[in-house]
Amino acid sequence: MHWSQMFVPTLREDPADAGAPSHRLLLRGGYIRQLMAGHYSLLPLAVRVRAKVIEIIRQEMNGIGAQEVLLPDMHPAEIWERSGRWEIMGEEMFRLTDRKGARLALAMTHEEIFAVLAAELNSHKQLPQAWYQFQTKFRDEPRPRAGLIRTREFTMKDSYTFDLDRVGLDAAFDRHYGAYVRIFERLGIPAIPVEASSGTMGGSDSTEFMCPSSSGEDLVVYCPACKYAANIEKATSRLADLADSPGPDAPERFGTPGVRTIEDLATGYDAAATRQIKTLIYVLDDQLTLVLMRGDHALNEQKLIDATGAAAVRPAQPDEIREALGALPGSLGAVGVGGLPILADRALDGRRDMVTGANVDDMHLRGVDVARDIAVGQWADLREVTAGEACPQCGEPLELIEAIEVGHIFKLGDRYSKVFGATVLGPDGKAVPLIMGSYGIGVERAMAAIVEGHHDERGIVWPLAVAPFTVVVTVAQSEDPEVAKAGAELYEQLAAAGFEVIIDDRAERAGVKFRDAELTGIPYRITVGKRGLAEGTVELTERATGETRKVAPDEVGAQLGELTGRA
RNA sequence: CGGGAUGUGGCGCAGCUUGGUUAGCGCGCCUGCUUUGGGAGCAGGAGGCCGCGAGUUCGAAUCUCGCCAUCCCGACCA
Repeated sequence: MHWSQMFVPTLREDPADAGAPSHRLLLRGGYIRQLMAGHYSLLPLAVRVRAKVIEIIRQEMNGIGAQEVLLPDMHPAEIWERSGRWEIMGEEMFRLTDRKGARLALAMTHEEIFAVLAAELNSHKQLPQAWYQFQTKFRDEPRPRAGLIRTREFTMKDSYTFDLDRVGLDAAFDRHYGAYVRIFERLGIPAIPVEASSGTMGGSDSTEFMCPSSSGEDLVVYCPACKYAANIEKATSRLADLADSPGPDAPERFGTPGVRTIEDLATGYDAAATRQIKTLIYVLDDQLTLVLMRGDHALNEQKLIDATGAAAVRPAQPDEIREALGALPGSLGAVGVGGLPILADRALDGRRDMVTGANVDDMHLRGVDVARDIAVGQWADLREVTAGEACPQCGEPLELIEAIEVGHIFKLGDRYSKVFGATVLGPDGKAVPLIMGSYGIGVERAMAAIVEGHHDERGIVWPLAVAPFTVVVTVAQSEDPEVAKAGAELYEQLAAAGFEVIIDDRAERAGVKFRDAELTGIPYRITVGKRGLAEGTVELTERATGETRKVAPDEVGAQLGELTGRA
């Protein structure tokens, strides 16, 4: 490839709208251009990187016996209605109508469509099956951000496994887990597997692969001591035991004029936050619900969703609250409340002599015994872990790490196979629904995650495995016929030896070419110039270290081969 | 959806407060000459619905209203 003929529109200045390093560098390096929010064009260099990422994933998928397929991106509404997700997916799903008036959806994931296909499986003898594809997903994200990190249109490698039973699913899940570890290792992404919430996917168990990065949108709770790792939507911690006094025989009401916050109550009325019950009012699928937390604890909404199975969750409006409880936030409580569901965080279990709102403005109750005074309908872990709390496994202090979710694997069970009649006859002749798993990697997001972890002040530093080219031959003086000839010969020689090589033959000054080689992140640069040729050498520079060595032109292939681990 | 910010040649920006030449600067682009190993110099040149639509005015990039788009924070989000 000749740089002079390749479309690599590098930018001299940082684009104003790009914040995250990957966004900024992919724009500047001529890899991507934005069409609109959340939609990017991939330019020639990016397409080369993407192909490498895909090939690595493909090799590992094939390595665990998965078969590549390609399913449609436009789906009939009817299929999504059958699984119930036409409704559940809400505004995140792009919908359209064809000329006949038929309602269609753009694919945001493919569980339904794969399950429909899997209905053609007949016998347990055909199992296990593992199918995968690289296909575009469309999601009407409320807020796309940070270049390729969160887009509305992206390529996903998604795979789906079909097994006869749970044991088979566990094995398929483990195989994917292993493949994912190898994939991210090969991509140069330091992914941490973490326990995760399954969200609208359903299913019993899921693991996310998280790449630590300040550009990430997720928080991982991590224990440096024992390596416990969980998404904050799922993570727990060990709490110190608190000793409560028995308190009075019944709650006592007391006036708290002007008190609106936990802090007010703690400082003004000798009620430590750990001894307060915080009463949050949520609307879960149109059902007003009381959610009780310890005063110093924060609710994690995803945990609330997971605990209740609710599809739509929002905090109640003040007028809804007043109508239901007769008071405004600041004086709410669950004592004596009937007729509304009451959910309580486990940290409140067994607590006595607590303080909470009286459901009368400016009044609170003390001496509340949770078991005695509150009709808790469901106990759940709802608390959001904070940094420094004790690890649930080993008790050491936990850390919070910002991370990009680069992969997510789910044990789905039979939710979709039942709906779509994906059953096989077992050895006993009885029909059983297939047990499914689903597994996803965001391809362009993975590219962004790689850049997040592999760049410096001069630009991208691609790991060799995904670099658009292995080596660039930089002709320092293109206008000098001898130098140009030497460069061209070296280029031909390297290409013939099988290296992915590009020659920078542009009529630019050397400095421009050096800058662009560094910005675009090509791992090796061969500089061919008058200076070196006079003494019979060219220079071989490593992008990552900046280290340069002088090499005889006909030694370059061998040296590169050594550096890149090929003959 | 709430809060904040920004829309002016391909990129980065100034001009707007106080309306009034032909809308300006840097980079990039084209031509020529010179230069040539870390983003060259000089000369000449091309390129603009000043986000869109109304309004105010003799006159709007500039003032008013509405809309749209993009970015950031939050909400939200496999």
